[in-house]
Amino acid sequence: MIKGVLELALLCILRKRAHYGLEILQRMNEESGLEVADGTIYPLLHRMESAGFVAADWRIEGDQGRPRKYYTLKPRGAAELKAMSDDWRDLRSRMDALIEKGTR
Amino acid sequence: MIKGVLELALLCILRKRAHYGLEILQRMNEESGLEVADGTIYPLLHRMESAGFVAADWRIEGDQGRPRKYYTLKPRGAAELKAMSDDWRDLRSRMDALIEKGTR
DNA sequence: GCCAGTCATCTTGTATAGCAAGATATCAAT
DNA sequence: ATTGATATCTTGCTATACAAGATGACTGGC
Repeated sequence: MIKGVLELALLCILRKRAHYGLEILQRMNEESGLEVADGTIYPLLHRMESAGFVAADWRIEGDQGRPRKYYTLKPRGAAELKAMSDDWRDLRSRMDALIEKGTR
Repeated sequence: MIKGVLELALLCILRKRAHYGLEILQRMNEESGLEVADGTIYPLLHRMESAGFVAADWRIEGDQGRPRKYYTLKPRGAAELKAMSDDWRDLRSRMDALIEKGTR
């Protein structure tokens, strides 16, 4: 609980372009405020790869001579992104109702 | 991650009046759509009690001759509710931004 | 060239949460 | 008396998040 927020954030980040591990970590911490550790992100990436949601390939990008492992969104990942977005919206409206409204 | 949604839902439910375990379970499933099992709710209640957020007392309420364990919100629980509500709103806006907006 | 520092990834161990399943107990109804 | 519904609790399993440490590769200063 709530299982899936990290996964959802990852899929969102990969939607526009490929990212490598530490880059994903930085964006999660800066944008989503999730305060993820690298000991969390790499196992997550491996799980998402095993599940067939993302694909990984080593690249040497731009000015960097150092190879980095880039992750891209696969079709199954895009479908999962849609499903998880819907789940998120559902949870969001329900939790908002619980928080904002006076409950029984 | 995201730890705290169940806790938040519980504190919200207890805000207006005392509830007993199964009642909390039913309201979570109906209203929050969280699909919680009773093997989840009782340990949760015990944790929240140990943490000093809620108090428990056995009561025979209304028409029922069967005693039920009622949980009430303690001051520390109310403070926690406020803190978790703020956290929730923060996470919500950040995740919405990630989902809705085109990200880098 | 060598060394230190940084970047980047991976692994191990620990703690905890959620859940299914089963145990227990009480009351109501037949 | 037996069944079924209500209500709580416990055990065992699995998965996840994290801290911490290990590893390797490149860069920059000397």
